[in-house]
Amino acid sequence: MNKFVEEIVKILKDKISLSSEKIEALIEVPPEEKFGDYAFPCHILSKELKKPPQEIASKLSSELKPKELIEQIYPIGPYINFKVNREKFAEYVLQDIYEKNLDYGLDTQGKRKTIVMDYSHPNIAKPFGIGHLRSTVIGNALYNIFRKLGYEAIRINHLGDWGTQFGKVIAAYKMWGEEKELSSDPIATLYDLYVRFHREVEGRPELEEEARRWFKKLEDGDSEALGLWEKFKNYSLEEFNRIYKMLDISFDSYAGESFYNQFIEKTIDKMNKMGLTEISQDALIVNLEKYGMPPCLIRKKDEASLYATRDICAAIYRYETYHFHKALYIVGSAQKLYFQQLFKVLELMCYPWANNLVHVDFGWVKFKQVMMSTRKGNIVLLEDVLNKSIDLALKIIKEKNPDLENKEKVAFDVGIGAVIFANLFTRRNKDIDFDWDKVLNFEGETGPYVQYTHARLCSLIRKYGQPVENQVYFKSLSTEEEHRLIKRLEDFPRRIKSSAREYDPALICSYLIELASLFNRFYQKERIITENVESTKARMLLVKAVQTIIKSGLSILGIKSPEKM
RNA sequence: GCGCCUAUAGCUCAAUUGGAUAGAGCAUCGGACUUCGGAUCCGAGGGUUGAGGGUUCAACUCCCCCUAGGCGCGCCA
Repeated sequence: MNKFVEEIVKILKDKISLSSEKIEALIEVPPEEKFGDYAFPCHILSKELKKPPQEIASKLSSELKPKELIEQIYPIGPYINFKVNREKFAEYVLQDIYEKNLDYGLDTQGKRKTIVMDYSHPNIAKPFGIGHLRSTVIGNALYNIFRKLGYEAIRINHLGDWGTQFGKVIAAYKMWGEEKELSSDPIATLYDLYVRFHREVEGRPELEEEARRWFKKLEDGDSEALGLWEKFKNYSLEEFNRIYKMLDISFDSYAGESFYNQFIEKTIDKMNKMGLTEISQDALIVNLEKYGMPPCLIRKKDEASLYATRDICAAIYRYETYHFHKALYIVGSAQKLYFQQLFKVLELMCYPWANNLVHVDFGWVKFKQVMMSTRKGNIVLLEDVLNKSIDLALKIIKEKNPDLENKEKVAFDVGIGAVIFANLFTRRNKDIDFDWDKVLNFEGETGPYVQYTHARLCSLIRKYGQPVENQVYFKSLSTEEEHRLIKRLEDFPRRIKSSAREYDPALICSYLIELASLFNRFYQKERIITENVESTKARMLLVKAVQTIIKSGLSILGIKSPEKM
């Protein structure tokens, strides 16, 4: 709570029969500037006082006295509106940002709390598609957000490196694969094999059996199977790391599915002893009918393990290793039911922390033309998307800023930033329409727009050519545009918290668009560097603050902030 | 068949989680000071918030019922 809201609470407290906390929670920021800076809605008082809220608002307003931070108090309809002293407000906010710099918005709410995050999790032997990008960038942004709030965060890349699919790939490789081809272009070769398998299995159902046998061999530690698997895995990791490097994303642990094999027997034993399991149609299951869910399969009739089995082990291992306060699974919403089952099973196993598991689900990435399904073989490769975006950025730079020195590097940052921003911009529960025209449009509500604004701010700072000071004449920063900008700056820490609460980086995206657009409007209307020394100094402090917050916000999203572009 | 999610301007999305006159971008049309970056800014048109009912001071938001689309529902992950 800032000290302006604090003062409003103080002013209201004597006149209203509500606790300070309640009053604070009710205070809101009006939707439009002309209503004021803060407002208190009087609706809830009307029952108690038996009067219409409008009347209460107007009566109370006349009784309340402005103080030093709050200059005006007046009613509009059922609201009591407050206007802050703009000079004091500007000083309060800008000093704070000046001092804290990129640490503005740091918080201690997560102190000594660990949050474990499972995201990205690409499948070995399959290309890194655009579908995995969403999990990857949401996870990365949430990691930054929680770190900012003081949490200890652990990034886990739960590689899809185990399962029947490897039976398929091995079987296919044994039938049609060649070492030479594999070593020259590993992922594409493996992927082709995978696709071919699915094509041929339609006419030859016995292949399915063959694949199952290979997976069983793998689980039993057969050396040939294991050797192939390891080879495939290493090749795949090389490719993934190339992508992670482009995105500048890293992980604390790459413990994939295969890692948890060692715990499977013990875990299943425990479940059996607790009486949770039963045999049904030759498979081992946990019956969840009581909870309105289909059963959770633990072991197949051929004794091979399943995804759920390994995930149960993983959750237990993670708790024992990290003692997490929360564990997030950043996985598409197609798996919603699955995670409900998983969490329920863990709850039935009497782990109290089962309540702290969260499925952070997100919508599909849909394509206008081609639907992507790794089984059928249509897929948009993330690397292609990134490269295409970088190329376009380079083209635009050559047109607009031919003298820029390190064009390639900047084009890289802008191109990647555009893709990340576009992926994060839509609220995560919604599907995204993947549309090349949109992704490659760098105008309007896009990453490059925010980056451009940042570059413009940096350019001003360069032009100014002297250090920005924090002792300025704050009263000169009280025009409508300046005040709105400063209010938006002050909102940054709150946005980070909301974003964490909702596990959604999209809130930071729209915040940055709002901030950048407010600044651009101000920039267009007012000249910043002028003959007037006092005004220039004050405005440069504002410029510096906006630049700092944009940079900080972009970095939370995992996007670079070039100083020129 | 059952369950979950989604539906807001021509298109893509917002809306402080039940609050003040539902806002942006793209696209379209019309504009912007011979100095700070035009990837910018200003203006215009464009809406029965899928349809219908209900709850209350107040509904895009909550409840019910339809309609359309997506996803999921036993040996994939």
